[in-house]
Order: sequence, then C-alpha cells, then structure tokens
Amino acid sequence: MGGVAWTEEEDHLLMRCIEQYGEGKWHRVPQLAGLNRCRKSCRLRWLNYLRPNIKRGSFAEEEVDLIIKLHNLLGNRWSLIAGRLPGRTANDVKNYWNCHLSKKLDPQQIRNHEDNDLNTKDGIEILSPSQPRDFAASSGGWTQPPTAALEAPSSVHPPMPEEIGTSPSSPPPMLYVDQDEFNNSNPPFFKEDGHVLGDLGMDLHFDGSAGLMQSSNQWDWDDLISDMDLWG
DNA sequence: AACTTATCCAACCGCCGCTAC
DNA sequence: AGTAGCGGCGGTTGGATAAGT
Repeated sequence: MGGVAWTEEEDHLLMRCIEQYGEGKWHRVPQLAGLNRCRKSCRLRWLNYLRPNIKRGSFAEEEVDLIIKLHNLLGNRWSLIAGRLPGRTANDVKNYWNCHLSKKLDPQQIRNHEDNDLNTKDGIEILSPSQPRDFAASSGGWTQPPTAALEAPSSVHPPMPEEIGTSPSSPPPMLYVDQDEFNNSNPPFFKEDGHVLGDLGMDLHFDGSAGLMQSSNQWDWDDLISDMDLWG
C-alpha cells in the first residue's frame, strides 16, 4: 500500500477509542487509542474503512451514473459527491473516478452524457464550477457579474461554494441569469411575485437590473448544485 | 512457469479554511 | 491583526494483485 498498512490490532484499538470517546478530537486519538499513527491517519482509517455502514464492492450502475453527473456539476469535490452516495467514501469515489471513469470516459463522452441529462436544460447551460481554490483572489470573485455572463446571458453560473456564505462578510449567493430565461423558464425557477421558490427551502429573488438572482437567506449552495440533478 | 505491464485502492502528503487565543 | 492548532480535503504514491506475453 501507499504507506504502512493498518493491522487488525490497530483497527481494533481505533474502533474502541472511537466507541469510547466518539468522533472528533483527532489530535488526541493516537494518544487515547495507544496508536503510533498520526491524527490524519487515524481519521482517514476511520472514515474510509472502519466507520459503520460503509458500502464495499463494485459501484452499481446508478451510482456510476450519479458520480458522472455530480462530477460534472461539482468537479473534483469528492467529499460532496460521496455525500450523495450512501455508504461510499470520498476516497472510494475518487479512486473509482481515477481508475475507471477518467480513463473510460473521454471528454466527448462526458459531454454527450451531460447533454443527455441536465446540463442543457431549457436553454440554460449549467457550467461546471471547476474554479481554482483561490478563486476569489485570482479573479476578484463574482461580486460583480462576470463578463462572460453578460456576453452570454443564457448561462447560469453557479459560483464556487467556498465563496458563498462562508463568513459574515461574504456576499449572498447569486446566480447570473438572463431575464428572458427567467421569465420564460419552467422549473427549476418556480416564480412567485418575482421570487423563485424551489423545492429546496430557498427563496431566491431576481434582480432584473443587475441580471442576477440572489438568495434572501443562508442556505447550502452545494445542495442547490447537487439538487439541480434531482430537478431532471 | 517466469516475467512484465496494467490496474486497483489504502495510505500519505501538503495545502486550505476555520477557530481560539 | 497575527498566529498556531485543528479538521478536512484533494492529489499523489506505492504495494498488492490481476492480466497479458
């Protein structure tokens, strides 16, 4: 393996420690469990192998399908993708992608898959948010509508979740969308007095002058991006 | 049977954001 | 405001095993 493999005894010690003290406080786990492992190794071993209800074995067809869709939406955000696959870990999903899908699916195949599903829905193109982690610093963020959105108003641009609602000073989440698209759209934009009421417990407001949508409350942007999948 | 190559996947590494001080 | 410590994440590594020659 890539590193020193865990022994049965080590697994036992770790499991007993978690049972006794619970998850979290990983910095204390090696000491509490009497393990000669770093906090990260303990956490990883627990999350990827020892945790209850972990599904092992090959991925079902539906799971693979979902991985492809979610990867299209979320990029390499394996923990988020894994969150939508009960019993699967981020490492599992990542490994599966790297071993199977990234090789078997060339870009054109992935594009075809997207076209058949949710990426071109009612003329609204959902772009993959595969932005760099230092997106805000490198591009100045999206506090102003990006030029591309103005030039291509039919696009909806999901911003990076990291840029949204992560601190009190963060601007509210926004979607840039053309007003005609908004006015003529079927779900996912359920309109009511200028507000957009999806089935996600969100209240989105369309600002026609700015050409953007904005939420009136804090909500999980990752869930929106993921749940767009469910609107199909 | 022996060797080489490809594949799989558990584990490690380095970085990031958050929080407490 | 600056910093250290922490949890968490994604990328990469490398050993085991399967498949091919």
